[in-house]
Amino acid sequence: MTAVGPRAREGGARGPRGTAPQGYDPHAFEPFAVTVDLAVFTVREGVLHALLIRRGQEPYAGAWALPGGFVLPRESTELAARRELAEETGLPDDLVAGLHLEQLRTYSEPDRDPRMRVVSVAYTALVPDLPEPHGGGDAAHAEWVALGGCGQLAFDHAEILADARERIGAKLEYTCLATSFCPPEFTLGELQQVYETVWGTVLDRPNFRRKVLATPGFVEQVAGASRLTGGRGKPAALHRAGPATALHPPLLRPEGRQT
Amino acid sequence: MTAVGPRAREGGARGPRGTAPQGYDPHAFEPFAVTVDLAVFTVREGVLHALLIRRGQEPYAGAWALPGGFVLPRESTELAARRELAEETGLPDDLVAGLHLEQLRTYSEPDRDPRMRVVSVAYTALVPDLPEPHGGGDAAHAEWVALGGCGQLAFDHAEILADARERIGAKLEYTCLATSFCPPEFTLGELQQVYETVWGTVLDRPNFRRKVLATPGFVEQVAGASRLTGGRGKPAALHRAGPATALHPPLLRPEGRQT
DNA sequence: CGCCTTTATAGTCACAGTGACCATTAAGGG
DNA sequence: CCCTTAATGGTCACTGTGACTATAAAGGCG
Repeated sequence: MTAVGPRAREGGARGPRGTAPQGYDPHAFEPFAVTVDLAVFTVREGVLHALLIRRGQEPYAGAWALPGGFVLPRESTELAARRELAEETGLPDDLVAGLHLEQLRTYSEPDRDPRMRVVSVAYTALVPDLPEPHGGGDAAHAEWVALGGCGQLAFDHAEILADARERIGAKLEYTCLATSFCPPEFTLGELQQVYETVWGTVLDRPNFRRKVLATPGFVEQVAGASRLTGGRGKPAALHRAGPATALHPPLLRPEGRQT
Repeated sequence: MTAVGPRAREGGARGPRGTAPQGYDPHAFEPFAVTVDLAVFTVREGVLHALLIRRGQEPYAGAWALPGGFVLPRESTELAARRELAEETGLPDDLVAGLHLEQLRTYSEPDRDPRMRVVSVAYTALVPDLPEPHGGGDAAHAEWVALGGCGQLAFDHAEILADARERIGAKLEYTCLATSFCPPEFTLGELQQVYETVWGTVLDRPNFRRKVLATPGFVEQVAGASRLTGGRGKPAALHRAGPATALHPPLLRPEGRQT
């Protein structure tokens, strides 16, 4: 048994799982604020963009920040993330409602917010390229910002964004998540560009095709439909996302290929 | 813009990132308790065990629960996890200090603790098979419990434990983490048993050998050392963990092999 | 002692998946 | 009509892996 913080359970803030039989006072200990932060990505013209909000006040006034906010007393963090996304960004309601939100991780460094103790649960989401987000409301000052072109981010949001990007890249390897970046109907070339953009690599087109089509349930061809890509060339067949969610075997990044 | 909770930022609890210029009162909103929970695993006699604590009081008195506790005002969650692990379990100090703690995810359902709002950040760790943990202190009533043999767990800890196990299984596929389950020097047979136990499958021994030895930096042979396994048979060469952390290409579970 | 069992270690072989290519098809533009 | 462009279709060699066989080195036992 170590002596690290041996009295932690014996102060005024007797915890829910403490060993003492008496009750406890929820207001007796210093409060933690619990927030959510959202790293929402899209692929736009071959560049990965994140949905960011320009801060209007100190600290970090003028800097970009991730959308997010406080978790309400009766909300789960995922619900809070969805609510904040709808409130703070102009993303269409139906898109927000059906969005796949993935919990990234929780950031809890004591001084990550200079004003008070804030523990933040970060979520990641992928959306197809859309018209500008700030559709309606007053608070909708969110914009798509190209990664790398966003200067210094507020708080530890640069770290969150970097972690989110890494996670996305890894997820593309072994899940069908890439289709989330695409509109309902897309060409295989567009799907390939998602991979190339997120990974920052170039893929061989025939091999990519072969791999995607060989994975059952990844994409389904839309019968008879085709579309010209870039104005010239043979029209590409249109596909939609299939029912599969996992990729077996995985589609590994070229970098991950060292032997 | 949706109407979901549009007044969330305009109540008495003005948040750190709210748009209004005035300050805010940290005590004005209902407090959240932030805790950590630990899912610590070991492999013992071919069975996966978790380090659990028998609850002495309501709710869930008498049930097993994950070790864990409150995050202190100036602690990160990872530090809190390490401190709680040292306090609540009898694990040796040096082991706790050097342990690789991985953040699993955060559990935030409003009613996951019937007494108050508790948001809990779960961590996972792997340790080699050790003598019984409750070495010293008073609060050290932790025990290794075989998975499946622990009845109903307190709170949502069964869900956390299941998530942790799934994460561990996935991590074995593409990281060198399995050596964390082994003592400093181990045989390849012991390493293989780690995989078999966590995955619940049987692996072909020569193929497993080939794969592990072909991955540079996964294990290093201890020159000249060998040990008998189980009393009979040819003594096995001893190995120790190498400097590598990732497995390229991954060592996939037999189930993940569908094509 | 020789022979069994047991466990580790070495090697073989066929096949699936993939990277690197090359070829063909179908569109628009001069 | 021929160029370019992009999608699509196919080949080929190599790597990694699953299944399997063979050998080596220990203890147990008659």
